[in-house]
Formats: sequence, C-alpha cells, structure tokens
Amino acid sequence: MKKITLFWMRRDLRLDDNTGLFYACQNEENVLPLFIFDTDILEELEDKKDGRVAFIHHQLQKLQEELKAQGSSLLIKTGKPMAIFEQLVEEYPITAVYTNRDYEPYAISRDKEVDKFLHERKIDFLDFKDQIIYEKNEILNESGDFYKVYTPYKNAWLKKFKANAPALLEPNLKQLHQTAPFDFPTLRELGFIETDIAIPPLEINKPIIRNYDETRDFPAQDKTSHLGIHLRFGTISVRKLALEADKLNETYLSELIWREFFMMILFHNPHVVTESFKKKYDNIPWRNDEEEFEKWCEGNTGYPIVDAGMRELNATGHMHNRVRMITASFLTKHLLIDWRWGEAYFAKKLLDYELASNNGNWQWAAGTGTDAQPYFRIFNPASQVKKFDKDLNYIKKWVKEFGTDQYPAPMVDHKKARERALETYKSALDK
DNA sequence: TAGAACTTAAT
DNA sequence: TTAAGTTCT
Repeated sequence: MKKITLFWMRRDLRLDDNTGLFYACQNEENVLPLFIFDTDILEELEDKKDGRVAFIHHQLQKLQEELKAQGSSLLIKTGKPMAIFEQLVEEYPITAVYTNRDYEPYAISRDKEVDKFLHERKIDFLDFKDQIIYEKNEILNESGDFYKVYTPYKNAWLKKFKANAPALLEPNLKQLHQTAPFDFPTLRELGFIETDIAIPPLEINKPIIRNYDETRDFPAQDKTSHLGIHLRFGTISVRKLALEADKLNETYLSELIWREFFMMILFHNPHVVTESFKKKYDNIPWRNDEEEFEKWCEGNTGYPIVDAGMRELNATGHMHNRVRMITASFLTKHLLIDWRWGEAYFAKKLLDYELASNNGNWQWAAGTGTDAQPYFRIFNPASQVKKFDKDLNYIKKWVKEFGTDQYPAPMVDHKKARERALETYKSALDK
C-alpha cells in the first residue's frame, strides 16, 4: 500500500483557501482528508437535537461530494481522537499528519497528546495557522506583551494587515489520495437527530457588509451577516472575508478583529474559561437565583427587549448582536447572576457559539474581562428599546403577547436593580 | 514618564 | 456631567 498523508480537518471544513491542506498537497502525495467525530465533545451535548452537529454533518456531506469529484474521499471516524489515531496507524502506512491549529485549551492539550503519540512512531505532525489572521504573539505591544485593550490591538492589527494583506492558498487537489468513497455515518448513527433550525447561507452579502455600521444596531432589520457559524467551523475562509470587509466596511472588519482579540486573550489566559480575567471580580457575591435564571432563559422577565432576544435565541439558535449585549447586561447586572451561567446558556443554544468570543463578550458585559465595560455602566432596557427598536417591531415579532394581560410584569424594578448592582459591585471591588 | 485613551452609556 | 483605574505610547 502506498504511503499516506492524513489531513485532519476540525474547524476548517472547506477545500478552498485551506492552509493545512495547501501545504499537505504541496509537500506530500496521497493526501487523505480525515474528520473525527470527537465523542469527548459530542457526549457533552445534552440535547441530541443540536443544530451545530447537524451543520457539521451536512457540511461533511458536501465535502464528500467535492472530494468524490476529485476521485478521493473523506475518511470519517467516531471516537476519542487518541484512540482513533492508535487505530489509524495500524490501518494505514502514514508518513505525516497535517492539520490547522486550534487555540482552545482542550484542543491544545488534545493536539499535544496526538503529536507526542505520532512523534514516537516517527510520523510528522504539522500544524498551520488558518483559523485566524494573526495568532499567538503576532500582535504585541511595545513592551513585547499581549494587548489587554482592544483599540490599540486593533490599530496594530490593521497596520500589519494593510502593510501586508494575507495571501489566499488554493490547495492542489490532484495530490489527494485516490480511493472509492468511505462509509458515511448518518446523524442518527452518531446519536443525534435532525433539527428544523435554519442554517444561514454561506454567502458574503455585500450590501449587508457595506452598510454594516449604519444598520447593525437595529434588530428588527436583522442586517447582520449571520456568518458566525461559518467562521466557527471554517466553512468560510476568514482571510477571504477580511479582504472583502476591508474593501466594504471598516466596522465589519473591526468585528473580525474582535474575534481575533478574544482568541488571543484566551490563548494567553486560559484561566478565563473558568475565572474572571480580573481576579478581583471573582469576589462579587452573585445572587444566582435559579427561578430568576429560568425566567431569563425562557424570555419571561417582563422586559420585552430581553424577552424578545431570549425567545429569538430559543427558537432559532441565533440572537441579534445588539440584543446579546442587552440580555447579558440584564442577567449580570439586574439579576446579579454569574456571567458563567449566561455564558453556558448561550454556549448551549447559539449555532455560532465560539468559546473565545462567547467568553470574552460575556466578561465584557459583566465588567470582569479585559477592556470590559465599566461596571457602573448598566444598560437601561427601556432606553435601549427607544434607541434601537423604536417601533417595537423586533419585540412584537418575538413576544406575541406583548401589550396584553398575558405578558408578565417586570420581574425587577430597573432603578432598584441598578442601585443593587452598583452597590454589590462597589463593595466587592473595594475589598 | 506623563499624558491620553479607553466598543457599541446612563442620568 | 459622570465614573476609575489600567493600559499604552
């Protein structure tokens, strides 16, 4: 049997402008694409009707078609990655494994283990930067340290980007291993069921991006790109998107930079997954009332903009960005519920869930993170409605009983809740 | 090192 | 106006 190089796909489910695949095809022959349904991750998902698993499954089928057209196939395995590699080295004469880097703590330790295992068997493990434009220590301040404030980070990022825009790398698919298609597991075989949740189309909608800075704040218009899930699983190349955004709208580009900022923060500070970035903020005595939390989750707080957002999330797996900030502020400030509870709920529900951004933005809302919103800035749900949903169209769309007897009274009084939050934060931080 | 700056605000 | 301490150059 001919020697084989594996290309292990994870968060880069595309063939175009794929760095790891490009180098595999450039340096090696018989490149066989591999995807592992990681049971360590899948078992954590309580709801077996998960839009993200369905999305991955669907995207892999598309990849399989594209590979079939090249006379190749995607190899799909299900299990713990280490066990799969133990099996694969027996099954195939593997000379190298190529992959694209992932910066989450779990992924880093998983890859380290796989690397060690392969190295012991004299198999190369080569990983590449693909998920983001600038990684690790590529953007540092003048002291040589990572940035803790977004704006100077953004300026440094843009300077680098404008001086030397990233090149696109189209893999030479002629180097793919020629084989009959491998078996493809059904979603059901993986222990999941189809969902009726709509997957946003994979398209760069130019008018939406061009006008992003003017329209992004009005949830009723729904003028955000909905590309989060494609960035999450790499069905779109962030380089292609950033180059396009650079031509169309700086505000949209700066959202992509926020994504990189939080990935960088997570990479340098893995403790943020479980703790506040700023240690002091772990002194806040969260009230953590479970009944109140449930009302927030279900969208029954009596604050219509909060309820509309939570109901949109529950129904679609998506929530408009402006409303994500309002609901997060409400949970942490008005209800004094630990930001980690809200973060976990979003993680469960959002199709575009991504650890670094979700964590970074929740810590921003709670005031516990790098460059966070100051704690005394508490969103006023009523003023937010006046500014961003003046005609109540977003509210009416998601809260059908709004304005009737069926709609609950506000679960807390804004003024009192605000004062309680200020008091609680202040005394916790003074300690 | 001193001075400027700090996502999307609220009162 | 306010609020506050940290980050950055």
